Amino acid sequence: MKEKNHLQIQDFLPYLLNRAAENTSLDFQKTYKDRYGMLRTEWRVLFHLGRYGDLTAKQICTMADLHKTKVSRAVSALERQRFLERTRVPTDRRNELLSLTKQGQAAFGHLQTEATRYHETLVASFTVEEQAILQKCLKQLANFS
Amino acid sequence: MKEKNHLQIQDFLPYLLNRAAENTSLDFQKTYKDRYGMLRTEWRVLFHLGRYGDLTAKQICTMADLHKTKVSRAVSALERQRFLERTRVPTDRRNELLSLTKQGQAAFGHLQTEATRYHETLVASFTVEEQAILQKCLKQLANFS
DNA sequence: CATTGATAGTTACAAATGCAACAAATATCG
DNA sequence: CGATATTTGTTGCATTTGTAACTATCAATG
Repeated sequence: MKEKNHLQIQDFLPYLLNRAAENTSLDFQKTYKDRYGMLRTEWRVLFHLGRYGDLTAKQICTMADLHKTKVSRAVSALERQRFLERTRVPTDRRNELLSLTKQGQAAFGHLQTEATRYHETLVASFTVEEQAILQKCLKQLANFS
Repeated sequence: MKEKNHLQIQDFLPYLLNRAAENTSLDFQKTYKDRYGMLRTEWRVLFHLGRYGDLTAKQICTMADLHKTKVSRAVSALERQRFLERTRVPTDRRNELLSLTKQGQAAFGHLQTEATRYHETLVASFTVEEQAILQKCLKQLANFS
């Protein structure tokens, strides 16, 4: 005679996360799509290179949690648009080191500013403590399982 | 001579949300994909019908924040697999009311239980207060802009 | 009621993605 | 060394998605 205490499904975390992710990502996309013709994955690769310096595709896969196919295609697109260049690593010629061009660095600089601004509007109504908890929880969920 | 105080890009909210959403969704997908052959959108449509009773496609679009083509295709797939049925509304024959079949209700019942269990494992390491703040923030971000 | 406009839902085509197979370089181990 | 296995990255094909155009029904206006 036990009533199961079910989660209200509209509170289901993966569902909420998806909605929040899609909503904010589509919104921010306006910032880079029209001006730089980038896709979401490309912007993600770009900002890893801007933030962490030269990396191999494999390193980006690991850090950004992206499949190597996605990274491969994003790198090709960014290269075609002259946002980055590749150089083979002589000591292990399977790797190629990816570096932003001047143009790529300029785009990164601009988008970093815009991202900062956008992030701040997103969290504007949250307290500092709430922001910290949100960050903590999301980072844990991003690495869960 | 002003140093801009840039956000650390790995803290950028849309990025964190995407990673957390993808990670948890792919994880939970194991629960419905193999057993019921559903895709993510189909599961989402199913649980809206299970939770809120009969709805039109349009209502699901609004409530779940899904594009009508996605809903249309998910409904077709769910119908093909006999999880739901459609009936034209006589007073306005543009609408069709979607209702779960017995089989659809059974799947919903099962998946609701699994979702509850999975949700609990996700938040197991968070305090009750943290859970509440996370919910509040995510709901706001899901409706932002 | 006839024209025009709006709404619910579908479909066709292009773009993006996931998966598996692949090539090339290196590592391992007899 | 030489055979086999592993790693890095790309490509082909099937699936999924997004966009826009479409059909069918209903509403509004003259």
